[in-house]
Amino acid sequence: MLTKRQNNILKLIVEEYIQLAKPVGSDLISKKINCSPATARNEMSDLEEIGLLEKTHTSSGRIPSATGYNYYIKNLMDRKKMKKSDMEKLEIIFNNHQLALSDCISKSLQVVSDMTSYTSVILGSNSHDNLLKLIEVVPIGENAMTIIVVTDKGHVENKTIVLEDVEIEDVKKTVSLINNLITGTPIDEVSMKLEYEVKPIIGKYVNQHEQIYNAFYHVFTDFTDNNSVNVVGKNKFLEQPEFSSLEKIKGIYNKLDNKDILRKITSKNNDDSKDIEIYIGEESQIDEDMAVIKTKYKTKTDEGTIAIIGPKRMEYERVINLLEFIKENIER
Amino acid sequence: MLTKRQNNILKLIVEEYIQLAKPVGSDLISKKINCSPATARNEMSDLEEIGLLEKTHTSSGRIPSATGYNYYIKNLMDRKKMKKSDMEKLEIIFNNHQLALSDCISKSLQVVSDMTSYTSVILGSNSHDNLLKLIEVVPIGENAMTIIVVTDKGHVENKTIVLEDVEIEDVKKTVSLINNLITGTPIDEVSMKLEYEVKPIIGKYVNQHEQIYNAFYHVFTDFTDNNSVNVVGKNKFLEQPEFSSLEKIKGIYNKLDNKDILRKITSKNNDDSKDIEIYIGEESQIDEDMAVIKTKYKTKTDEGTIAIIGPKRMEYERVINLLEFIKENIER
DNA sequence: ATTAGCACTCAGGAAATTATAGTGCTAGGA
DNA sequence: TCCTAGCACTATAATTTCCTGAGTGCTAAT
Repeated sequence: MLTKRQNNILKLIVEEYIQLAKPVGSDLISKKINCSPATARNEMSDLEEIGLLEKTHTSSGRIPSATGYNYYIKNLMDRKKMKKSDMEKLEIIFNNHQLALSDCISKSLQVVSDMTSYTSVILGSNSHDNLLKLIEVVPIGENAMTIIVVTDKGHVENKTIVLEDVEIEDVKKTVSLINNLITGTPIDEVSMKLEYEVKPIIGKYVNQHEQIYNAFYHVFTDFTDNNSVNVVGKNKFLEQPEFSSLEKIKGIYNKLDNKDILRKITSKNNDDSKDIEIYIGEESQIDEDMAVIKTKYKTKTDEGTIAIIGPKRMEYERVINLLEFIKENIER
Repeated sequence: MLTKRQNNILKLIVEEYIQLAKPVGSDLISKKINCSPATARNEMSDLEEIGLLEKTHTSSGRIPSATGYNYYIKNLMDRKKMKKSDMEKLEIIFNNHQLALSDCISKSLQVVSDMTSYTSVILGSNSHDNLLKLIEVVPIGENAMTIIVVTDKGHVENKTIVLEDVEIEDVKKTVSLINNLITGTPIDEVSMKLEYEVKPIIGKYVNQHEQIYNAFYHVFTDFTDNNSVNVVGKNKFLEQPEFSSLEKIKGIYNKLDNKDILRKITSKNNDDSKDIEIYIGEESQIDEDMAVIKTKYKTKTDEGTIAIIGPKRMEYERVINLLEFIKENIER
């Protein structure tokens, strides 16, 4: 249990460091809190021992450790109202009723990225939660046709394929069979059902069923591992002073560019009970100097995750406010 | 007109520099060409005067200038056959007949990016070349519906909208009116036609036509400025030694991340007569140290541009071979 | 418990040093 | 006239040295 003064000092250090990105020394503390530098040093040294603070080198000031940030967020951060300007910018988007939901989400996170200089990620609902609603085929030119797949959440995937020597009528027959037989199946199970429930039947009714079946099969396998990941402001982090080494930059870009990794990072849900989840440092799975704040949203028609990725030294209060605000507005 | 020896020296310098990224000095040349270092120096100094070579500082070796690269490509580069390994890797993709064309393209450029460490860009056909083929509406849940737009090239765009207090029947009527009235219109003209040819008519037949009209109008305006730009291997350039300054990196990322800029860069077609176009240095419009090699492809059903973006010091021969190979294979 | 005082540490920047990989130019030789 | 040996010169890049400033930890006194 920390003393009142220790709490004050920790809070001070976190907030100071978030703003200026420079280790905080005893002098500054002695001025802000009413005490001598020596006392401040003693307290800091204690806080370091508990693991809430760190030094960058033996004679440097202190910076918060990952645990320090977590403690701060849980116990010290005051949840003021949102900045007016933040709120106003987002409200413009949400008040525009002509925007589709997905546009609202991406536009609002675009705005957040611009305001904060952090990166945003939008992760669509995963393929298990999407049920096949409808497929459709549109002939394009000679032997080509576009296959369109729609899920109950309104996600659409399409693929143009070329089938030589196949009657379009046969394809249409296949489509209507699929629509009749397996509508409502979770997308990630469709290829299985296709094999066991559809293949035997089209074998009877459709000519060239081998070719046609294969084409559809491929469309669905592609769709499965393709749930949408949308990254906004991918290079915002370059603005932050802590990312000046080329090695670090490479590492981070590689993670942010890899949809699989990003999906893993944002989708893993350790604690379903919480609205907002925060992963700091190593826990972010990106870089020891980064942090991830994320939340799930759920509407009548869709669900997904939105996340903000920034330096460990993030404006937590602000970002949390922003995310909560967006979540609320989406869900309405 | 350059002498034989000058040509040899220029070629040597370009190829050496492409490989090692280090200015080439007279010693190396004197060894490879049969002459003394002093002669090499004289020749280099002449080549510099013509503008084919440059120095990085007063006492450095020489590097090719943008004009130097251009001269090299036009006159000196020998067009050997493709590297076997390059060809084999691509053939695996093109021989897989189950892949849709668009997948072939993106997969093959993915492979190229991986092999060469350059960035690839795929630019879809522009909205003027796409004609409206079909629109379709799929109801999703309560008041939501997904509108799907298909073009004659097989491009599909979709948007989920929410319309309160609107009968789905009215929406369907609107859809079939649009399909009857303006199918075949270039996508970038659809919103106009929508206004002048469709709006007056749905006004008569459809309830709540204001709302419905607005929704469709927005779908199409979004679609218009949305012709697909696909970037592969965006951070490959970090591998190159010439991009180690943070400022440069930021600048390049900003361009590569901005679809509008990228579209401008890759779509501008100075010279329609040529198959392959090359823009080096400033001309690349990205960075003075970068170059762009691009080509258009055209199939029965679709067309677009593929481009490779890399350092000025690119393996031109290899990349040209790769692009030509891909282009040919796409067009078949 | 707090604090003044002091010795100590380390990062970071400036200046000095050296090594090295090149150049340009001159003058002599084929 | 073309080539080349030789030499003085130059700029970078790497290494070292030195210095400063911002900070610490510890001890002893309040």
